[in-house]
Amino acid sequence: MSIAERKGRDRAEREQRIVAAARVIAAREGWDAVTIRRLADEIEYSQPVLYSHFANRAAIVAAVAIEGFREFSAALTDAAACAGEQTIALEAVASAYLTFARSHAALYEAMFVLPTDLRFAKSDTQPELRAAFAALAAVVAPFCADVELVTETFWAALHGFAELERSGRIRPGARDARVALLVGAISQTA
Amino acid sequence: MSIAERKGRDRAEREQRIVAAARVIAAREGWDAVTIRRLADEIEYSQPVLYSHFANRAAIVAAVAIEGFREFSAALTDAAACAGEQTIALEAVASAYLTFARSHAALYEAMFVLPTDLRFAKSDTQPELRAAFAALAAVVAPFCADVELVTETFWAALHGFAELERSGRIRPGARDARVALLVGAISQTA
DNA sequence: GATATTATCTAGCGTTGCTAGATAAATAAT
DNA sequence: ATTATTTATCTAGCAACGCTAGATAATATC
Repeated sequence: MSIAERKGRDRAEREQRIVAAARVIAAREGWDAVTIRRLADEIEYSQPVLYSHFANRAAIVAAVAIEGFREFSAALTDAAACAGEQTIALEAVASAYLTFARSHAALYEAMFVLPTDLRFAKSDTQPELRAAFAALAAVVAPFCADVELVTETFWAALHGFAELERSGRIRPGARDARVALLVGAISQTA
Repeated sequence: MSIAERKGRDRAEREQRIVAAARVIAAREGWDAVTIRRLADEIEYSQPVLYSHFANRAAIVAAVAIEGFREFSAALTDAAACAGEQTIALEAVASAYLTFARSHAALYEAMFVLPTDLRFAKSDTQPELRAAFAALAAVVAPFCADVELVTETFWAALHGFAELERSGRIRPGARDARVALLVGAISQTA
C-alpha cells in the first residue's frame, strides 16, 4: 500500500502548492492576477490538473480563505492571551483584528469580501469560521448577557473599520481613536 | 449652435442610457452580467461607442455608484427628517441605511464593495460621497464632541452589518437588536 | 504480455475587456 | 457646388480568461 500512500502524499503536497501559489500571487499582485494558467505555470503542470484538485477557481480562493481563517483566529486568540485585564483584552483583540486585515489584505479579501460559498451561523459552517467567531466572543463575553448579539456587533464594527479604511474612506490616522470608542462602548454594555 | 446643442443632449442621453442599463442588469443578474457587449446590445450601438463615453468598464460601475450615492444620501436625509426626537432620528437613519443596502444590493455593492477609484475624506472627494457622510454626521452630531470620529465609527458599524448580513455571516433576525445596541452606544457617548 | 485504469497533456470552445483600422456622415473651406 | 477635413460609428480582431473534451502516456491488474 506504500505506493498508494506516497501518491496520496504527492497529491496533497501538490494541492498545497496550488493554494500557496494562489496566496502569494494574490498578496503581491491582487486576486485578478490569480489565473488558472498562472497557477498551472507556477506548479509546472497543465491547467486541467488544477481541476482534479478544485472544482473551479472559486474553490481555490476558498481554500486560501480557510487558511486565512486558521491564522486569523490564532492571531486573535494570541492577542487575547497576551493581554491581562478584560478591557485590555478587548482592545488587544480589536487591534489585532485590524492589523491582520491591513497586513494580510489579500487574505482578508478572500475571507470576507470576495464572493464565496463559505457560510457563518449555519449548520454547515466550517470549523475554521467558527473558531474565529469564538475568539471574538471570548473577549466580549465578560461584558454582556447576549454574547452572540454583541459579538456580531463587535465583529461588524471591526469589519467596517477594516473595509472602509482599505478603500480609503475613513482616516487611517484615527484608527486608534475608533478602536477606543468601540471598546469603550462594548465595555459599558449592560 | 442649436445643432451642436442637440448633439450634446443626444450624447448625454445615450450616456444615461448606458448607466441605466448597467444598473438594471446588475440589479437583476449581478455585476458579472454587466458586460460591454451586453450594454452595447442594450443601447443598440456597437461596443466602441461605450468607450467614447467611459474610459473602461470600471468607470461605468463608478457612474452607477455615483447615482447610488445620490439616492442613498437622500434616503438617509429623509429618514432623519421624518423622525422627531434625536435618538429616534439616529435609529431611523441606521434602519434606513440597512434597508437601502438590502433593497439595493447591487447598487450598494458598486458604492462600497467593488474596486473603485472614488475616494472619501480627500480633497478630490466627489460631492455625492460628501453628502452621504454629512447625512450620517447630522444625526450623530447631537451626541458627541468629535463628530467626525463618531460618524466614521457609526458608518463602519452599519457597513459591517450590511456586509456581513449580505454574505450570510450574521443572523438577519437579529438586525433590529443590533441597531438598538449601536444606537444605544452612540447616544450614550460623552 | 495483454488489458484495464489512472494521470496528464494538447488543443480548443465560448466569453471577456478593449482597440486598430476602415467606413460612413456631417461640417468647413475653397 | 465641389472638395477637403473632421467627427461618429462600425467591423473585425487581439490577448487573456475559465473551463473541458478527447487523445496520449504511464501505471496497475490479470
